Amino acid sequence: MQRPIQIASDFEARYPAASARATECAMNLVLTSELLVKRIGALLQPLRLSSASGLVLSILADSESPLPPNEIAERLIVSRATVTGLLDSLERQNYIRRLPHPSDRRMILAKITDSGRQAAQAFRPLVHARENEWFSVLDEAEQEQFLAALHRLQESLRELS
Amino acid sequence: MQRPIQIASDFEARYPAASARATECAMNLVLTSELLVKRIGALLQPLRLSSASGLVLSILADSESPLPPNEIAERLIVSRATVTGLLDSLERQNYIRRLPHPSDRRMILAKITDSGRQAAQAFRPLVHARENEWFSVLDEAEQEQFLAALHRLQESLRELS
DNA sequence: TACTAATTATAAGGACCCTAACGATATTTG
DNA sequence: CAAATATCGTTAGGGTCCTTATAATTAGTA
Repeated sequence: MQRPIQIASDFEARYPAASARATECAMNLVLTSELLVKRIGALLQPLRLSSASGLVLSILADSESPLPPNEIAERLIVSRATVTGLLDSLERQNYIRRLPHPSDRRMILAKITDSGRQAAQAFRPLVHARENEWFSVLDEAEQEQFLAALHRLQESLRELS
Repeated sequence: MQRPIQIASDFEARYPAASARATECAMNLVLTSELLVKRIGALLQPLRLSSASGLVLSILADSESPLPPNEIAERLIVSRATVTGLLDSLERQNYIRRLPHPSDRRMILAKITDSGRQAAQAFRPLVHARENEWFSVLDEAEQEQFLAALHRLQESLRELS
């Protein structure tokens, strides 16, 4: 099928400022994430939702009030233009509606519909149960360490180049 | 800017088969990977390469012989159709050429050009040095643990649903 | 008040990635 | 040997995501 990514043995000789271990971490991090996203996408496929629009729907389902695209973009770390497209597809499926913002006429608010809430209630228990299964190969302490490592990497990656 | 992802406190009450920690791991894994991919993409931008086509070029630069799209798709875990598109754009930039396979006329071989090898030599030291910097927030032992966790997750994610 | 700057959502165009299907070629099977 | 099956790269169509540009509205300032 596919083995974990390995780095060539002469790697550090060729790239003196590099670390084979760091590069191996980077490639396997991305690889693992892609596997996970594909798995979640497969769970959402019966509902005609992508992993991105499923996440938007989850965010709206968890929010007590409708949210502006602005804020959704910030949470997903994608551009506002991307959120426009995601809301378009969710609106086409009647999972959300766009409402005018009461005080700022530049803005709209995305509000989940009953049908959207129903869809979220259909897939979220499945998805979260699977996540639990997948990560159960790590015990609690290992999960905490893994999470701590991810947090530190995020900080490191957010520092100005 | 953006904080690490947190899970609502009533999460496990709402989803009995779920684990807040596992879901938090999953979301932060994907988030961290996306940050990393964007960082690498920014490094490749001056060369008009995306992170995906940069990876294809690296694979071809490391291979002693030209490779069939088939095999590139397997290493990248993307479809063959995707590789066709990546090779198209690399060929447009004269970074690779398509050669007929000597024995199997269904296949082609992607061969890196001198110009492609030059491009790879331009960006790889930069990219790998940065990877080293980013991951230096973890010490050697932590990197090994992180890598081991990723390997186990990959296995777990590859098991049939 | 008028001007400028900032922020909003959206549109347009491009890259990546998928599935499904197609034609060509190889391989296996009867 | 002939026919069915499998595999190759590619194409077509759709979704996601990006950057850049645009129109509308708001906020800040002289």
